[in-house]
Amino acid sequence: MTFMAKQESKIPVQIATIAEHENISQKYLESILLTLRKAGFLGSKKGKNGGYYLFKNPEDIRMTDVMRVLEGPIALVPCVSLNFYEKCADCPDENTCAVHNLMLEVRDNTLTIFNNKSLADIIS
Amino acid sequence: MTFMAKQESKIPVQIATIAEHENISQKYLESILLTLRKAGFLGSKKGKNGGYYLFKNPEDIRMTDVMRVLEGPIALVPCVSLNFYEKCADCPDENTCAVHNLMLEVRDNTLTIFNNKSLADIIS
DNA sequence: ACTTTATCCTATTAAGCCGATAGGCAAATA
DNA sequence: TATTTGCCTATCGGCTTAATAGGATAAAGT
Repeated sequence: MTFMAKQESKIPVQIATIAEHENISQKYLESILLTLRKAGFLGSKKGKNGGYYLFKNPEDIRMTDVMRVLEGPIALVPCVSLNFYEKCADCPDENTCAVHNLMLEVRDNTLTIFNNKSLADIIS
Repeated sequence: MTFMAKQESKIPVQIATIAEHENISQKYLESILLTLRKAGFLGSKKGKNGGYYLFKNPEDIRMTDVMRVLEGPIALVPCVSLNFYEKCADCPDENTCAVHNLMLEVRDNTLTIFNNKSLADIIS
């Protein structure tokens, strides 16, 4: 995504081009780009001169959203995750769990950082 | 560790006791306690009336250190980890990597939180 | 000394996750 | 209609880690 954000124009960039510049296997990159497209970050064009392009401006893409799609939960443990919440198997009460609040604090802090960074921010 | 920190006296607590209170398999708990002892957090006593006890006062146990031992790296990616550093396979230069700095910021922030919390803090 | 109680230790299993790959399909362009 | 390029599903292999098993070792009490 940083590669596409650095492009001047919005014409599609081919998988092969990105793969070469970023030192990634073309096939693996393909699966990543597919994920990003299904998540709504990228548009694609098939056939000759096809490729991928950013849907929104880099300034409007929050790193929080990118992280969730590519890296999964931002929380360190599922029981404090907003989007991937899972109750701890044998925890009787989250409110009295000593670790829970600590993890909440870390999550909120990380979230603040990611929310305040756009794709445009990190490539500059 | 929170269980032991809550004890009034420093007499050893048996694995079976903790396992029961915390809803963990005794055998699995055993392996965790062993890890904590080898890491220098816990002392142990064998034989009748044996068990585990905290080496230091809960106020003197930083969560950073506990986390590293139990959860591994605090950094979200190895290339910004202080204690478990690993260079990204195909990254030509960390200084120009857009993600690197962002991850550094998150790591420092998380680290600050963990450094400022002791075991005593989180059980209160 | 012996028995009981408890930790110590190594090895192993089982499951889930994820990077990575393979191979064919579908659509757009010229 | 041939070529180019993304679309899609399935799968493999390695790694990690929760969890278990079984016996060795040491301390305490009698």
